Amino acid sequence: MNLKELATKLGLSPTTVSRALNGYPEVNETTRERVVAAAKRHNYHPNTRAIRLATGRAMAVGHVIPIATRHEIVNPVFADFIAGAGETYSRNDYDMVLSVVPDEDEETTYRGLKSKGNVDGVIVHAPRTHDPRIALLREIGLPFVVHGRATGTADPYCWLDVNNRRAFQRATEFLLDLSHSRIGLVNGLEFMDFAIRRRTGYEGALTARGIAPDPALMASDEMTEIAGFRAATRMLALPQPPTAFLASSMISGMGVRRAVESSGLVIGRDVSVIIHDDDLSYMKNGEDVPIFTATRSSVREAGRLTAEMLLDVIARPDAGPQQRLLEAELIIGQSTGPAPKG
Amino acid sequence: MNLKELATKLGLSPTTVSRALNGYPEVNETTRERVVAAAKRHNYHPNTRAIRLATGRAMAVGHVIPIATRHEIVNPVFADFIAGAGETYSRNDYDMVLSVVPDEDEETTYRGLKSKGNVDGVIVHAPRTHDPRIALLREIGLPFVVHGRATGTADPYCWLDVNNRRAFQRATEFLLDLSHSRIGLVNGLEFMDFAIRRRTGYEGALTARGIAPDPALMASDEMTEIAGFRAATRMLALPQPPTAFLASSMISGMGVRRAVESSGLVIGRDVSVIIHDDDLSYMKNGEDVPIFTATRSSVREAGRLTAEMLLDVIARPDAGPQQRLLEAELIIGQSTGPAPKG
DNA sequence: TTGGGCATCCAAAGCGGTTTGAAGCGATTC
DNA sequence: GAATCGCTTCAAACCGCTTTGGATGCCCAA
Repeated sequence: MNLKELATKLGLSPTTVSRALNGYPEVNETTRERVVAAAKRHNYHPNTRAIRLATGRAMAVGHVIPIATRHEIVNPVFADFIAGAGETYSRNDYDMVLSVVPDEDEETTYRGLKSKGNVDGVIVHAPRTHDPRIALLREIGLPFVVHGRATGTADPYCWLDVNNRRAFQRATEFLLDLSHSRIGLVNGLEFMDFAIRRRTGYEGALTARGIAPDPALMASDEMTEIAGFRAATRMLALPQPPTAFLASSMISGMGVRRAVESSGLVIGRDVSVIIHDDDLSYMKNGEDVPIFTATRSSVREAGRLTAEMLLDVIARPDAGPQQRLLEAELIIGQSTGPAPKG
Repeated sequence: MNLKELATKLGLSPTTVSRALNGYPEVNETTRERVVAAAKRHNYHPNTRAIRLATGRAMAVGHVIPIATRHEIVNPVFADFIAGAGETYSRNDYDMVLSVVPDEDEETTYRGLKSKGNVDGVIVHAPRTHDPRIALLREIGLPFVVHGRATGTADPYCWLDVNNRRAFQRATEFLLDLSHSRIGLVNGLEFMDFAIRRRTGYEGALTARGIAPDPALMASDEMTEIAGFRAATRMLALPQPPTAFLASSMISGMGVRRAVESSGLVIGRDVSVIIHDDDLSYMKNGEDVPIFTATRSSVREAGRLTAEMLLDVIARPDAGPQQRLLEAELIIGQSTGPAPKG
């Protein structure tokens, strides 16, 4: 059942039927009702491919996911972000197309997406400092929103980010207030922009209290359980081990916890741990009661909002770049306590 | 730059240019070279939207992801599967479109995908027993492949699955051979088909050795760290606690490990643990040396193969339903050992 | 009576490709 | 010399929708 058939059945022209269904004013209200009823009765759904060609819009948004080296993107945080963005897209009748490509094909993919007209815009994931994708997308004229920020990019661009610096600064201050002075930072890989900002926040809080950041207490690695475990184990073996940790994710935090516990120490008493909690829907921090003290910011909500921003940019291309900074909450759990005496 | 412009520039008809670029035989080889060169020179890429309308094919595959109750789908296993499938799609110039929809809209989504012509086929994730999606997709005539199987479906359909029953049977036998007789099963939710098959394998191995499965040693819950922890903690508190565990995922296994360790027991000596390892790219089981003994089967590879099967089904709709059963490897790690005496 | 304005509706021209049916043309065959 | 054939190429239809630029009929003011 297509438009022409439906029009014939109604004794109307395709034009009128199309207009009736799309809510244009120049059609009699009685006629419109007749058309709408017939469309429902015959289960008519306009062909997306034809709409796309006729309107010149793809009604789709792209997410390009590089694999190989930066496989970090295949992680639960990403999945939750996608879920959030996807909710926004379905609500707006947009398709979400995912391109999984080898790192070296990334530029080609973006250019292809634009010139072949597969999508109306893209979301840029996991920005690094001086991320070349931003200039590229601007050059080829493909609307985009960055999830995160890319330090070192001159011109303004659209982004939505969590205030990672502030979050880690507050978390550090919270520990300092509990009299911890040796605080380990188990950070993500520091070519990622957010990881740098987190370290900045951490260092800023320390120096503001007159404590010089100790390189031995800072680790930067993938945000996996094993990496968290190793970093924490290493730090706990120091002559002056930390009494508290900042972990960059729930998973890292689980590694830290394992390290602490297998040193025979008790979390929240001997060693405090604060994690950054992306509020993943499949891996909640505690169920009713928070277990980890955490800086919390829902990555799923970030996905929803980033997608909304992109759709807005697509709809109003001349409105100028938008930016939005979300604040993380500090959730007090059971993994922190006053620094042990001595 | 579109086809007509390119044709004009070459002094040829659009027909010939189209054929030259698509490798049709009825075009002079010299002409073809000229066309191909010009296309590259002018950076011509045929408009996907036009191709789709003209050919009647969407050149896209759908993945429908229900949220809300069955949020289990937003998990790292899913992300890795998607990554694998995505590799196949990009290699074949297909788009992967993800639809994230509330559970109750799932049927509507499938029907819409079909009638609006957004995709040429779909992959069905996380099948349950008597999964209604299979009948639905057959009814509406949308090609599909199921990742997993749905017990209770009468007619044959396309699927690709891991031999979960056999995997858990072998793992159980391995523990039995190590003289364990009380083995805890920390299973996923048992409305999921694979979870049932795993329990069947586990129970089968036990009864084959004359051991009656003990309901107190079987748990079924979400495959999270906390659920694994709770299940294992509960079982370890039994009058006759298990000396070994089977965990249905790496994450559950981490919960089991935490439970074991916080009971003051040592993994691999006091308590053995075997996990099912989906070989996630972001969360490897050990780096060089396996840590957990595991039944391993790469879900990413499953994604690749399932996608290939679907593309084949789309290309040859009359070839009849395909099925493929992958075997899991048994990886011997450091988390298993002989049952303690006594 | 005339004509402007308004409310409705429609024919036809796109959108940018693919594909069908036919035509041009030199070479081969009878 | 005419008919046939294979190799190339092309004009035009088509995919299913949107959108432009009328047309039609009716009402009302002049």
